[in-house]
Amino acid sequence: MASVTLKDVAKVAGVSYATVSRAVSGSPEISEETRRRILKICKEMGYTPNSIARSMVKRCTNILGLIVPSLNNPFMSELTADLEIYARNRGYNLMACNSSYDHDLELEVFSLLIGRQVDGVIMIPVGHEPYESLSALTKQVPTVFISENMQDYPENYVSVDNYRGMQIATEYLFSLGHRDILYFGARSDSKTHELRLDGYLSSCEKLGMTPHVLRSTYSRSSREVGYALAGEYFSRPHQETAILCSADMLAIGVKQAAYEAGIRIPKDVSLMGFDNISFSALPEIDLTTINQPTQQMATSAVDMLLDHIRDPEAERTNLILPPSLIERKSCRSVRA
Amino acid sequence: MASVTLKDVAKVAGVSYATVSRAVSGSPEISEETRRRILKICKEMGYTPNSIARSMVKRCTNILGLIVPSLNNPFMSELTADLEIYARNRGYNLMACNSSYDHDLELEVFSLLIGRQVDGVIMIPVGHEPYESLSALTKQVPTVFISENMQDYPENYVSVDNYRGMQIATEYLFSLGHRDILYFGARSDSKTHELRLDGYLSSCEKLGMTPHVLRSTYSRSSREVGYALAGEYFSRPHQETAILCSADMLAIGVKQAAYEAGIRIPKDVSLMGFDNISFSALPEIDLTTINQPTQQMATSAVDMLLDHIRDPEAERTNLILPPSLIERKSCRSVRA
DNA sequence: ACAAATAACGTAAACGTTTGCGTAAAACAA
DNA sequence: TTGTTTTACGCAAACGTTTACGTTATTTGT
Repeated sequence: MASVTLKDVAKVAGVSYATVSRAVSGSPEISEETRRRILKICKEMGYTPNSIARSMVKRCTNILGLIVPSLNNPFMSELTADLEIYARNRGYNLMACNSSYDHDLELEVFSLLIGRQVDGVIMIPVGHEPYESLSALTKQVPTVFISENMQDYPENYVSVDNYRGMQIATEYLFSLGHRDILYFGARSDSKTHELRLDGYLSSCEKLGMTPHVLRSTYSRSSREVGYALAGEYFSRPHQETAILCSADMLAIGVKQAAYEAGIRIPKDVSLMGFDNISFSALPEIDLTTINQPTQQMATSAVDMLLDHIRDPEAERTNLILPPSLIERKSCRSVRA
Repeated sequence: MASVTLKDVAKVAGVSYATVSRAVSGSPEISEETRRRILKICKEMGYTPNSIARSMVKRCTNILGLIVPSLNNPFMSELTADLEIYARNRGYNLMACNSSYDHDLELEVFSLLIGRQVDGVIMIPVGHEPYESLSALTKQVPTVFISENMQDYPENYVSVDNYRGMQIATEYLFSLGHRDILYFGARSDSKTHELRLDGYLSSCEKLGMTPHVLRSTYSRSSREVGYALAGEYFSRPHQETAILCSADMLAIGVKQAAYEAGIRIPKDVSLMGFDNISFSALPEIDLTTINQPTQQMATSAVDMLLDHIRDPEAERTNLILPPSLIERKSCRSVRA
């Protein structure tokens, strides 16, 4: 596994290894003739530049760290895929780490990535705890959040407009004739979910509806959480005609619980999600939801991060992308 | 962003930087007293070891490369998550790259990872092309495949027993009374899918059934592919009572097409998948399938790779894990 | 034709670690 | 005591690049 280095090539080519370096790195300080000759020798000898050594002297690794709560959630795995592909096209590799929805682990892998000398980190934060320890980390490396959780941080972030998204959802259900809408959400320690809830509440007020809110004690928006909480809900008396979930995965869990409780969707109750994961489009799920423009979020996050890396003094910019309604078959009109 | 180095710490502590190195790296050649003193100073100064520099001299990066066709497939994203978490617990970070089901890209990112000086790579190959260019790469870095595609390669691999898995599936459908089973699979240039098909064929022969095979021209086992191919199938006359798919995602696409064609599952036709992705457990999907022990595959792949890294001369070992039947509601008994 | 500018390449330092070797002091054995 | 081993540390080379600077040969300007 011993690899061939610049020196080996230089010896064969009969030049100094600085010249070889210039040949492979595309420096102008070299004649086209020798460049071609050296490049040919490189091919023959199977030379691959050692990016570790390069990182050493250039003081940048062209590696981006990614901290993501989970890859089991399709929203996040699709986002991760988009991030990786786009970053690679821009010359950066991604070092992805699962935080497993764990706050301490989140911080731990962050400093691990710093030790790895990543040029920047993209973080999808678990929630919003007192983050004094996080800001100590973000000070050490350019960071962008994909989330609205971090509004009180000086770092850039990109996100869908959660507040507006839930307004759109609420207004849509209202337009279908629903007047008793249950908001079904994850724990509120996250700004993201706070904004979604506020969007719902504001629309309720504007439209003259009484809000009904049911929230999980978990911050995790998983199918299991939705299933458990909805099972409890369905077992007790309830009069809401629609359930608005703060995440598609929650809605899918709700649907499962509804199914087992003999409640039909959308016949007995309408159901909405938020995220628009690909599975929501399945005819068996067919979930009306609010779309997050994941691809644009991914490219923008990378762009913003790279800008920040190139110019650390530049002002921070935030990007709030517009959500959109994806109308499917999980909601029915209850007009008289 | 200028970080504090060994020298900075050494200057403050009044020792040589070799001593500081020994303190932080846990060398025995140092007294407990000075170690504690230096470590305290490290904390105070916020010193983080530069792993790039360490990699430089130790000639290993503690980074593993991962090449995966797609993260949109839950089977692969769950596998990726398991790989990352387990690798990190063993002291390695993962650099994951999407090959996007593209053969050339697969090779391209492989050499990119080699340039990154990864200590090893885990690859979920797209298929099985004439891989003379791949073996040139695997010679340069320890590799393990998660797939049965690479049996003629000298590298280790870990996989579920695809052949046996499809036998189990076929026997199960037979036991329910099915005698006309359609095998619905991805393109055959992949050894994995060849083995699955062979498992089906062998069981057909053993049980005295005539095999019916329908194969996609795509190697990608996506919902879209299953949907398209099944749409075509349902639009023509057909008499099979069960459809056995080579992947859950295909089966989900088939289910969608069946739904739109007005064909009920399992009333009109039974449906089976292969993989046991988490979504198959949803009551709306409820797909009977063959389980792949992903977690064990992940840990074994990492273990095998690390063994290979520590002892490059060791003999290669392959690990074929047993599949198991997950019985759900997508198949019905057609006994008389 | 001669000075000045430029092009092409070599020299060597630097990036932040680890580690083999050397050495002085401390500990131990006799 | 003296000799030997051990402990704890410093010195300096090495890992494979990049790049500022120096130098020579060539080109350009007048």
